[in-house]
Amino acid sequence: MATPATATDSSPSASSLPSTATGTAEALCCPPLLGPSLSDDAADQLATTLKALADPVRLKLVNVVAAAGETCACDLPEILDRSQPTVSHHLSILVKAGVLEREQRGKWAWFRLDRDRLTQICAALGNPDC
Amino acid sequence: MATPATATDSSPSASSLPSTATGTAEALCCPPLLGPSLSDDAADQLATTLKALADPVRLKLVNVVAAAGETCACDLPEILDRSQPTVSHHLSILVKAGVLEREQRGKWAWFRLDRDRLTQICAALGNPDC
DNA sequence: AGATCATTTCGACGACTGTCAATATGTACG
DNA sequence: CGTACATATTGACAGTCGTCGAAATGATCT
Repeated sequence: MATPATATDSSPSASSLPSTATGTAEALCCPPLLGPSLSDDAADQLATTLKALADPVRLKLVNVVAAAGETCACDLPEILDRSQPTVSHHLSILVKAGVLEREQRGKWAWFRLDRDRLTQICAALGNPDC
Repeated sequence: MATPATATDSSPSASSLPSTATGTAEALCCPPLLGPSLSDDAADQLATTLKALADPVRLKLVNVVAAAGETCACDLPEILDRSQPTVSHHLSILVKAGVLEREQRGKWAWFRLDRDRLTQICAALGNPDC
């Protein structure tokens, strides 16, 4: 490892900044979060994706849709106890993030989970189970 | 807020809500997101945790700390191009979320990644790799 | 075309978030 | 104890977010 050196001396930075990147590292699995250097753009993108999930209503949305396999939007306001426009708003965020897929059937809109996308996000988090 | 889903008509709900348990379902692995029913509390908690990660500055923070093994707070304002109070604020959010661990060494504060916590979050996302 | 119903978009509002300068707290050393 | 420096907290401000009612759009059936 770098040099923790319990000793408290002069500037500790010396050993912390660059190193480790390559050397040590017990073979990180995936690319992003735990990878070497996350670019500003990559960070923005990952943050945007995570923001799409980081809301209780949207998490329940994903959960309900996943549990049912597919769900008609018409049932969601009651299930989530939110107004219909609010539900529509959350749905559009999840679709934009690629987590849900929308399909029009007659006058109803149905939603399915994109499991691959969830897997991607998992991997981006540096999935330690690879 | 009338009461939808009751039907005098050919409401599509009929087949959507309960299902999955029904047939296919290739044995979901982990508990939370893709599990049966996410409680309101569970959703709030997961959302809180994800919110902690859903910010570009904090993602870079995690990335930098992970890459270095451990990092002195004193280096971070420069690396992240943010003021010292701002960095301190983000650090405290990550520590509160359990993603980073703080250790005082002399006058410096050092931060390490809690990889187990990240793994937990991954699993909560319904990690399809289990 | 007109009627009806599902969904989206618009407008507004309160709550929360990221940011920094200024100040406070804490830690070590003389 | 007092000084010096690292980090945390406070206060303020602009921007974003979640929410809903109202209105617009889209779809189907007569």
